[in-house]
Amino acid sequence: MNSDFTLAIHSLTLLALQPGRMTTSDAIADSAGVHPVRIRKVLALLKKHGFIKSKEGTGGGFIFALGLNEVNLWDIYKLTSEGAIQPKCPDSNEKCVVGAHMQKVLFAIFQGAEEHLGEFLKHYSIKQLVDLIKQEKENCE
Amino acid sequence: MNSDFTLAIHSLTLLALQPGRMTTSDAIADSAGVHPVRIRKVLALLKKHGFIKSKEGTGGGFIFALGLNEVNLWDIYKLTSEGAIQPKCPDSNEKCVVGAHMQKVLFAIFQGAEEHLGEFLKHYSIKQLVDLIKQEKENCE
DNA sequence: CTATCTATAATACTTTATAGTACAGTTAAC
DNA sequence: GTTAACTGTACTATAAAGTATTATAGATAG
Repeated sequence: MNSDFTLAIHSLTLLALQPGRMTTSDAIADSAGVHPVRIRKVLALLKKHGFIKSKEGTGGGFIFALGLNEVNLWDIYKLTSEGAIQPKCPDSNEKCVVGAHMQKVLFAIFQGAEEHLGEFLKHYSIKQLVDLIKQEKENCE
Repeated sequence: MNSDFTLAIHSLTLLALQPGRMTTSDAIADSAGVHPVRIRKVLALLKKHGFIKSKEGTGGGFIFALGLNEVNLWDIYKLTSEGAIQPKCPDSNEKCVVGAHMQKVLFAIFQGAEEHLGEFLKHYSIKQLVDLIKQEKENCE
């Protein structure tokens, strides 16, 4: 899966740890190890869907718009990566029974698979991620 | 997901429809719409893991080595695409709490997610794919 | 009115996926 | 035993996708 998902989760988790105050795209980019412009694209997407708010100008930045329990991994997956588990299908030979129908059959199966995946990802909220990160940190000390 | 999965499934389904006789890589490549060399790489993988057998020389080709119910989508996913649903993680900043631990946390979650996906994919055998293809064909007539 | 931010378009670069070429090895049939 | 039809695989070339970078415009606080 592409890294936009990771960057979105990373951003949200970071914002979750800075409640009530603005965090700049530069700070997030630095933490995530990518270019600020890249993270802003991801942040723009999160903003567009109401997960975060932003403010321009001095003292501006990004901040969580919802409760930490109101956002889960499935929400973000849908936003950044929907369809990502669909196996790529080269344009196959329409004259062949298999070639003509394989794409449609696999597509239907993997739509089901993605929904199934969704049920799993829904169990992880940003709140839980924050807890897991903290737990992981403790294990390292 | 990469198209090796699709090519492998495509190949197996085609072989399933040619029981008891050899099918050449050229025929499979033609049906799948890719270069014969490419399909041979996929077929080599399937052979290595005992799903198909091959024979060189005139009249040679590939043939199913197992029962059609003994192979399912999860088997092939593991072979061609294991880890594919793991979101890519850029090397993040180790000095930041989030950066330092996000990768490990997400990796663990998506390992669980992939197992969960496996439970779903296990329900589809090559036999069932053949049936679905036939059904799809009938719907088009 | 300047420094600090977001927003976004456009371009360059890097990595990955795929196609294609070339050639060696195997086998059946003539 | 030579030829045509195959598999097997290393290597190179091309296309596509992902990512970084530059440039520039607009907003806001002090």
